Amino acid sequence: MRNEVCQLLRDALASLVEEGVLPDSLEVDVQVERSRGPEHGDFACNLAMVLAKRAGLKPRDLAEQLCKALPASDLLSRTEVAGPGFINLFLSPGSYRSLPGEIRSRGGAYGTSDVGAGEKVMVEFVSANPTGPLHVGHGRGAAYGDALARVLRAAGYDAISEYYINDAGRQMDILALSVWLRYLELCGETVLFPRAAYQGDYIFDIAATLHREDDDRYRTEAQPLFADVPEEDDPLLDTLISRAKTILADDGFGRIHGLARDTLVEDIRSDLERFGVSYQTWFSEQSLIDSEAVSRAIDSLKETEFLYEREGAWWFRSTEFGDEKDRVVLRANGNHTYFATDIAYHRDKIQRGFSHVINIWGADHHGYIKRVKASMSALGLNPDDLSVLLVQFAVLYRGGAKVSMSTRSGEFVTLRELREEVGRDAARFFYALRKPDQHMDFDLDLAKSQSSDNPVYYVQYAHARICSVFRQLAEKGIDADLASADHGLLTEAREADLLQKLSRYPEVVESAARAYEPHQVAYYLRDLANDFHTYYNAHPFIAAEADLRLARLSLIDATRQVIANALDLLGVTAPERM
RNA sequence: GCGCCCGUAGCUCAACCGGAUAGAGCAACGGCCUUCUAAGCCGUAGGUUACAGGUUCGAGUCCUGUCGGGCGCGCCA
Repeated sequence: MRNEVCQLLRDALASLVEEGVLPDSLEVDVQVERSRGPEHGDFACNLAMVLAKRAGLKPRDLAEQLCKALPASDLLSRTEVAGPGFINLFLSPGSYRSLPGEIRSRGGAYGTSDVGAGEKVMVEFVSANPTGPLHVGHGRGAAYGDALARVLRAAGYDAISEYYINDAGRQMDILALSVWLRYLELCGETVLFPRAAYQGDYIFDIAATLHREDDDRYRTEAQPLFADVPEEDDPLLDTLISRAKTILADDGFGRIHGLARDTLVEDIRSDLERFGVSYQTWFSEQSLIDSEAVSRAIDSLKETEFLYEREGAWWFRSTEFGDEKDRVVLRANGNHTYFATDIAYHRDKIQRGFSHVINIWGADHHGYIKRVKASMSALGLNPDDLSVLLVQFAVLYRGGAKVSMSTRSGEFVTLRELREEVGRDAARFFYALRKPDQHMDFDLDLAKSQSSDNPVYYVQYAHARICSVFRQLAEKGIDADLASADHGLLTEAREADLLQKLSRYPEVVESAARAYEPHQVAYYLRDLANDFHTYYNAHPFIAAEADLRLARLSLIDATRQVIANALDLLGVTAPERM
């Protein structure tokens, strides 16, 4: 609807140019927005104010001319110039007459568009180390990333979701070591389990699996293993890891490493699945090393002037691109850094043909944005093809008190616990209700309250109520051929409000996609549900006279469809009864 | 110290690439169920958009500074 109005104004603009009123070199983005209140019409346009100076005309005069130049259309009933030079446009009364029918015929596709023109984009999110269960911090990134990917698809982008598995490096070695030590305990060895190793119960589970499947194959005597080990956490772990690799050889260590990795990745995958989040691709960091993509990327950088050797290490000259300092890519000990795989990873993403790549990172990673973009520039890629969107931390509140969390102490609320405590729909809707760059307070008591206080039920209830009306209808044996409804009978103010709201839905999806802001959909849903509940309380559907009943049923059926479509974009279910 | 994000009603948050009178929910107060689900509806009250300047027809939104909060500043991942 907005696009059609916008086109009328573009036509008006063009004809003024033709008449010589305006110069023809004007580059201008015609903006039409929904008016705030009905006194300002249905749409408002600020074009005259934007162009006034360049046109050498007073804004109001230019607005008058634009109005006169509007092509004839039965879409508009009238226009007016208001305030400093706004053009207010009033739709003709019947302009929404065909809307419920259109929504019904398009069904789940209503609201989708092709503004994305099939552009290939990737949304990468969560990407937590597979060293333990996901916690609520990951939940926010998961809810945001998944909703964003869905919104982008709805807006016509070819968007895929990807999880980057950080399955290389020291943390994974520590994980494998932790499993092996627990396994040795199961074999009957007396183990001095390091406090800096992974303490979680899931380590026991993996160790038990290993013992069940492979018996004592990886058993060794604990005594020599722990002989003369350092006391400090990090040297202790490194010593044990190195001894483990020697004792177990590549095969054995690789078996344990792989088992731990696969178990945890599968755990994360099913956890996210139950959160309504699924990925097209799971991309392994280790695969970048195995395929030599990492060494190739480093070689490419060596061919530029942006890589240099100092003190035995290879540094990337990221200061050339505005970073605070240069960054190590290859360490003196020959190992590459996490940054090195990141360079290869982002190059790989672009090489896979994505015209735009979106990373959703926790806010604590913001310091890495510059260096990753710098590496893209150095490799001849366009850093603007990458958007890094930061998700701020959520602070949990329970019983009015902050829930303290720290990964180090293992004291954190897992995503699974959150889902079990508040439910998937409530958790996802709560996350969706906040824009990501905003600090967030997550009130667990509110999220799990089965009451009117809880916004997710408010919206779902609207959907269930409509379904209930149609169940009543069937029970009463009333036939309702919605396709033959005459929507001209919908003359009540609340019906006009509802129709207008339904017509806005495609604009909301488009706007949410452009701005990477799925929360716009959540706020829209609340507005739409409010309009419906108000309507429900004010006017009877079934009890109305037959023709009017048909029109009203058609309207609420369309409402039901739009609620379902919008909830789906947020990964929230639309229940038929509550 | 330097860098990034943020500061809007008592609380939690919106405000469409700068637009007209800054909006919701919760909490508070007052109404609405013999009728399609009261997990609902209607109304009242609540603001110097942290503060001070600047840019312009117009600033919560852009720029500068101050104050306050979060995060980051490893040859960690």
